[in-house]
Amino acid sequence: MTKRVTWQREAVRGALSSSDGFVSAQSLYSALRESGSPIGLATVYRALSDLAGEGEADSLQQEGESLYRACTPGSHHHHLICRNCGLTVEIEADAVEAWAASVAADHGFTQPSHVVDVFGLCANCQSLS
Amino acid sequence: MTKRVTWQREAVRGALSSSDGFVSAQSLYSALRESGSPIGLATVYRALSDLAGEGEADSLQQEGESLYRACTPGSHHHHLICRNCGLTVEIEADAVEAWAASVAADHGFTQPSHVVDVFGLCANCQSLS
DNA sequence: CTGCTATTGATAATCATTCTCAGCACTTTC
DNA sequence: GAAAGTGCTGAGAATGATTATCAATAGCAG
Ligand SMILES: [Zn+2]
Ligand SMILES: [Zn+2]
Ligand SMILES: [Zn+2]
Ligand SMILES: [Zn+2]
Repeated sequence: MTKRVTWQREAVRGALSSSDGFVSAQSLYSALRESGSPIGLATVYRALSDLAGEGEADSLQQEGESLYRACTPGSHHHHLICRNCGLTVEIEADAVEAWAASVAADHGFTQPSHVVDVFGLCANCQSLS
Repeated sequence: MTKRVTWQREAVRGALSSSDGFVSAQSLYSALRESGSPIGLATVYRALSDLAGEGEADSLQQEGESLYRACTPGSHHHHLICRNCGLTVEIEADAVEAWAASVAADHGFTQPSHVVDVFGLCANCQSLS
């Protein structure tokens, strides 16, 4: 059951880190391939899923596909995402955390979790329109 | 370009309304079929997409599929959803609306929108465990 | 009723994601 | 170092949801 360190996983981790915003498994795969890496698609999916499971990456679903991003490990936070270029800013929101927890409790729900994402057009993308 | 009223669309609207929580297009199709309706799958998808576009239904993505729910028309609100049975409660959150708008503005993002959903286990599902 | 055209639905086509499984690559054991 | 054990990889098949096709059907205006 020992976990092994392979260049494939490191390649995915590296490619993820070098991106400003959220990326899809497919586009990450294409990018790696175009940069000369012979990595396989299934491996990219596995690596991303592992990273997300270990808390080294955050993910969100958009238009039927999962997007991933290398995020500050171990910290719960949310994202402000540019709808156009994907540029992402991590945001803290203690008030929202508390609100989510209390709303669940008020209605008798336990084991609360939440999805909170803010989208918009970043300054750069606005100037291009 | 006139919109026509067909029994198919009404059937989908009705089936949606009779559900407590969010449902997938596939399960709605199955339910309709089992209740004797000869409706087609593509039509269910089209009807749901139309309802969502007209603001008569809300939708959210979960585990790679779109879920729909008949919601209070014209009102912006969020949802508290039971992870187990899908039971859904509509919730207002003016504070969160304001927070989302200001967070976007603070970082120079325009045309803000947001996704805010709270999940948990409803009282009924807790007692079954 | 008649004609126009939006709508329908069986089926094929897409697309992202997962599965299969044989071959490969580290590790550990002699 | 060679052999054995086992996690990892990847090409391609399989899956599952959603969308596109397109000929037949059925609202609806006149
Ligand atoms: Zn941008
Ligand atoms: Zn949070
Ligand atoms: Zn429940
Ligand atoms: Zn809101």
